[in-house]
Amino acid sequence: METSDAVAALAALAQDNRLGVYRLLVQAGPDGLSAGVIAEKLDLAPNTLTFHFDRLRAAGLVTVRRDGRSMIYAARFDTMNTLIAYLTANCCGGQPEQCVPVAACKPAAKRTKQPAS
Amino acid sequence: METSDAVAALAALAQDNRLGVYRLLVQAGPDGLSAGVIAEKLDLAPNTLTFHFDRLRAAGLVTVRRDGRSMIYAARFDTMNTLIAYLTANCCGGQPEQCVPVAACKPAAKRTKQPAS
DNA sequence: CCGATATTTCAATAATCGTAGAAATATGGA
DNA sequence: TCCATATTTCTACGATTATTGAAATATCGG
Repeated sequence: METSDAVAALAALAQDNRLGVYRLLVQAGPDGLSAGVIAEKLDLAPNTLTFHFDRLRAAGLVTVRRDGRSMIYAARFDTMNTLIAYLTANCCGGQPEQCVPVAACKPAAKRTKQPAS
Repeated sequence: METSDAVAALAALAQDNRLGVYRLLVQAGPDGLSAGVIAEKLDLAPNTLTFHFDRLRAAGLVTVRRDGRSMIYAARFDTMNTLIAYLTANCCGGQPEQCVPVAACKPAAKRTKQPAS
């Protein structure tokens, strides 16, 4: 991942409404959500939402497909995971015991403490 | 983590120079780097760098301490890990097999163990 | 104290961003 | 075809952002 790609992805997420849209799509999973459903959930004007979708899509964070009159947007998990890898690349000069690692993309419900192995 | 905190962190990282600063600090680990060293590595004017440090610090992404005439900045890994958790919260509605998880803060790809000293 | 080094503060400016309104485009159904 | 629904395009505007230059502050060594 290039620096410019990472900046684009981060900038796309660095806004209240877009971050809200993205998180909804992350939770929705590969099936995605229609623009209309998102507009209603977040109480956003359709044209404003189009503006934000464009930025998310330009950053590679979402995909879009048409379904009848609706546009269905879905999160691109590969981009998120690449971005996380970029941000934490060569963490602590390769001695990661200095910074606690976290697992991305884990479920919310089954959040039990991992026993030390 | 509140949405506004996540937006602040993402906005702080969503800029070429700041992302460069942050990644240097991630790689430097807890010891951090002085403002002067970073200014030289990234070829940035000192006052411009101060502006960017302020934003990173306001977002909770770095800490700063004085060492003589130098200011030493260091990455805050807890914030990064919290941010990643926020972005991927309840991924795929709790069925994460649909999106490949990644481990944040892992060592560089090719690393040998520290020689005992 | 003085001079040098390291960094910050302040003020000004061009560029970019988020939102809203009005109009346009695309699809589906009667 | 006509109409309703769903979303996009275009235009404009206030707000925020990154950078620069000049001056100020803090620390160290002599």
